[in-house]
Amino acid sequence: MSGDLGTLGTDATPDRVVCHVDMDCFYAACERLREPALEGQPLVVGMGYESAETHGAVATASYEAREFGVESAMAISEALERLPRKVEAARDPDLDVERAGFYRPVDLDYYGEVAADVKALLHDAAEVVREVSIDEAYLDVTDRVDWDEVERFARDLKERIEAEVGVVASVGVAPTMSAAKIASDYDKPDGLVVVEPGEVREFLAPLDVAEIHNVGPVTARQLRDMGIETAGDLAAADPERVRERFGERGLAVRRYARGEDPREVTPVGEPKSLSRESAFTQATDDGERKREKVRALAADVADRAQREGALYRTIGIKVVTPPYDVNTRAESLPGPVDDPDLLESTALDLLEEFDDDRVRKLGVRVSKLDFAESDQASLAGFEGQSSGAADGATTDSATADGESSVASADDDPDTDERERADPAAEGQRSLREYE
DNA sequence: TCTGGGGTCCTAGGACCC
DNA sequence: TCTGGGGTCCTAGGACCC
Repeated sequence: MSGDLGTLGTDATPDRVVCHVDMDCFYAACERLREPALEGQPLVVGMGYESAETHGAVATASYEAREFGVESAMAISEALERLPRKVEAARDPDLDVERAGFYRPVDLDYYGEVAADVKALLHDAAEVVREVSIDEAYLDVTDRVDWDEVERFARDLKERIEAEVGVVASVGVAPTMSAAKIASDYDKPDGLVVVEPGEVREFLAPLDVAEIHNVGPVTARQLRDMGIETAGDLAAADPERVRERFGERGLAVRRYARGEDPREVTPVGEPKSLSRESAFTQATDDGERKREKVRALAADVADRAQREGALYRTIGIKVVTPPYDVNTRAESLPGPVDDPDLLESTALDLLEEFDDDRVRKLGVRVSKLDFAESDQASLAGFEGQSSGAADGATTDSATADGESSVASADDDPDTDERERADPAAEGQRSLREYE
């Protein structure tokens, strides 16, 4: 236990005061906000689910619904077996209305509005906020709050969220992000747990390894096979043994288990990829239906990229075949573009390989994004004569030399733009293959 | 009954260059 | 013609998270 209090662990990062704020059953809470009659009722919010249908998956189940065995990510069809819909139970004499619940389809636009109100409060409460997802954020309040005041601070924050927005959050406070996250989960719902610097390892030790961030079902099982069941076991495990089996990622997870986490709370940066995917109600081998879906997804992605000002250099598809085999294919372009037609045709080309396959789900994705502020709309400018497209409303010949603006890198040290400094000749040559 | 949809990061192997 | 080594980029897949 000698190194226990050390802020001088392997990573000599000084302790921070980190809050993890996690909304309880957020989608369900939002539904109750606009439909108060759902309060206290078993409520399931389904993704890929439409009213009165049975496909899709559970996005959020209220605690009342969980009592019936409904869990997150469960198929709606299975959820319905455990918890029938209220309307059907009322009609069916064999069913008990008291043992039935309400089902609602996900409405992310609305949840986003509610989340924005919460996020505004968080930004008001802390200098540094990392928004991890729609219902979750880390706050670094080191410069604002001391350890002896932090419980009061967190309680005030919870009360403000509930009073001003109407949803309930659980908050965890700890000297690191990974410990704060576990703390927020520790006493859900409506939880408030503070773990002070000297207590982290002791706090984590009895927890199941699966509760550590980045330990999923696969890693948890492999750890158990090695006789490592708790965070304490992992903390004490021989690092060499962990590295052999799990690599660097394993070592990072072991450090989390020891209460060590060098990550600093920083705002999220630009996205690395944008994607859209959609499942067929039933697997299909109909080529035209597959192509139609890919066209729609590609148009969606192109649209979003445009709105967000993202140029993309890699275009990919995802094809899920029964039973649940995930296949991905991707192709990189010579330079970053914003070109919906090229996105569509590339995605369709990649799809050809799966012409004969039954497909249950398709996706389209762009990556190697470039948020250069240029308003160049496509490579059409330096594609030169090869494009006869007449819709070049946003492109003019001046973009030919605007090519250098495409090369303006953001702060990503990995993107080497020197090759892009070459004249367009090379890009033209390779781009022809895509026509 | 056939697990949704959006992401991130890591790894491994091949192509290619020096 | 063979051998050795380093580095980068690309694609594909997998684990994980919410």
